Amino acid sequence: MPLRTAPSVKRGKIPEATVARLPIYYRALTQLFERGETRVSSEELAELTGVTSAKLRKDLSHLGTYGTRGVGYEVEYLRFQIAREMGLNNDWSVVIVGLGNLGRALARYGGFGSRGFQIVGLFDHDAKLIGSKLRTGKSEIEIMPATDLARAVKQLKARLGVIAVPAEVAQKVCDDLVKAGVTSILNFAPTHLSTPDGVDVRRVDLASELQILAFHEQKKNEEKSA
Amino acid sequence: MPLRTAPSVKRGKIPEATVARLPIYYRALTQLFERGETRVSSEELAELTGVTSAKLRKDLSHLGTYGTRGVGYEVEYLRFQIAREMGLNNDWSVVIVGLGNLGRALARYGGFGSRGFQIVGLFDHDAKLIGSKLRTGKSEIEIMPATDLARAVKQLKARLGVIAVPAEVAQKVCDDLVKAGVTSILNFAPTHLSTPDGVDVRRVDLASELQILAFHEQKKNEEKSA
DNA sequence: AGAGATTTGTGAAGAAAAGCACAAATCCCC
DNA sequence: GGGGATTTGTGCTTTTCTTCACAAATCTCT
Ligand SMILES: NC(=O)c1ccc[n+]([C@@H]2O[C@H](COP(=O)([O-])OP(=O)(O)OC[C@H]3O[C@@H](n4cnc5c(N)ncnc54)[C@H](O)[C@@H]3O)[C@@H](O)[C@H]2O)c1
Ligand SMILES: NC(=O)c1ccc[n+]([C@@H]2O[C@H](COP(=O)([O-])OP(=O)(O)OC[C@H]3O[C@@H](n4cnc5c(N)ncnc54)[C@H](O)[C@@H]3O)[C@@H](O)[C@H]2O)c1
Repeated sequence: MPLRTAPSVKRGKIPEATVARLPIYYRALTQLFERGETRVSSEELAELTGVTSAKLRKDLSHLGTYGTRGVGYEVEYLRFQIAREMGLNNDWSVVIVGLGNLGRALARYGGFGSRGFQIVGLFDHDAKLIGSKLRTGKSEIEIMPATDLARAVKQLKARLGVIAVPAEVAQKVCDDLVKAGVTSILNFAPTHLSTPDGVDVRRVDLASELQILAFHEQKKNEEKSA
Repeated sequence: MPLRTAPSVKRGKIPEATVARLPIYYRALTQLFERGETRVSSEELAELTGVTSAKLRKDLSHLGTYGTRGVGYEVEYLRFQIAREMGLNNDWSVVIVGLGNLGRALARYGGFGSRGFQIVGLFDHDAKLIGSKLRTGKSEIEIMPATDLARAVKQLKARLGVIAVPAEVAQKVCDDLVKAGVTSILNFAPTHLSTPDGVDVRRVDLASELQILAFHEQKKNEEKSA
């Protein structure tokens, strides 16, 4: 086995489309690793993740040259490089606002903690929920009143926030989170949030997803009857 | 008020990026309509939905010419046109497989029924859940055993399926859904599903979303310390 | 050590999406 | 009915993303 020469780490900006796919590659690599695989080709990894092998190689080429021609990629090594690039080796503190149907499902979900996301704060408006405890990953957390949000989030130093409140109050909650120092927000409310520069928002819009599927479904029908 | 001349309905393919935004415009228009607004300009609607006005106008131009120069768009009329284009006037039957944390939150969510998506079937593997009832929108539905999936879905004639089971069994569930006639799938399991041609899959990957935010968050830090 | 088989990394071409800017259509008011 | 103000619809440009296709690097086998 030859000594691995230090690979060149690219320092250009990574295209947004690539960033969105890195978590998917990361997950597939994790599976391969757990299955004991040590090597994988771009063709195999592409098959597993549902992209083309050319796209996969180009995506990876933005991080650096971590493969070996004629051979493929070392699973563990590539996985580590993606994790480093994405900041998954850091621990991220996350707060969730709104513990209704969806917020509770998110809080209880074990998959976040195991990926470096620690849920450190839960906030709701409803007096019936405040004070009750939820098991999130390893620890139990008490639901705090939304009125405490600004103070508590600042103290917890969380910079990631999840909004799972009704659409009507989402902008208000968003403003409070931003005021408390949150700079990245995952928004489940079906509404656009405006934020100052430097604050990222990603929306997950479940009803829209169904509507997009329905649109294509309708097109399939039109074709058939045409 | 002049008679509205029949607007030309465009019959070209609508770009995918546009399709993904139509539900967002639709929702904003619904809000405006409920608020009693009758007209809206591309500038205002763009502001509400977080896009630029030029993009919005180009998106709408793919459906037809439904605006009036110098005036704007009629809220109700434009809303109806988008609904028609997206097939939101039809009723869509949806089944959900996996009623854990997430599946239950989805099943209980009222926002789907009100948008033309009827949840008509719930399936799980767990004997403790089978037979129990869940209130979904107007009606109560009994959770059925996953072994019945093929038969029941065929009978229900559902063509939209939601997968909310652990990743390890997602492909199996997907295959069963496809066999039963489902041609559009919303997948919450963090794994790629392979399906035959003609079957659409959209993935909603919550952990990936957090990871993407974390990536940008890390970049912000690097900038600051640079 | 060389020939043949793989498989990466990447320029270049092509396609899709976004952004710009302005003519054309409409309204309002005098 | 005409002039000024408004706002759409769209051709054109730029940017971003995807796909193609092949030289370069590595491995295996003899
Ligand atoms: N449940 C789903 O499957 C689903 C699907 C798509 C979208 N959504 C969206 O996600 C959001 C949450 O959905 P849900 O089903 O959990 O709703 P929900 O009504 O069950 O829960 C909302 C929670 O937010 C809390 N809340 C209200 N105002 C608040 C405030 N000002 N500060 C803090 N907390 C406040 C409420 O007390 C409640 O606990 C909604 O915007 C909904 O449209 C949910
Ligand atoms: N809960 C979340 O917030 C969250 C977040 C991100 C991703 N996810 C993903 O969504 C999926 C569901 O998450 P969850 O938290 O609801 O998990 P969960 O374990 O609470 O629920 C899974 C359900 O699927 C059922 N199931 C298992 N095998 C089945 C089969 N073969 N047929 C039918 N039903 C079967 C189980 O009985 C269980 O009720 C998982 O893939 C998870 O990774 C969940």
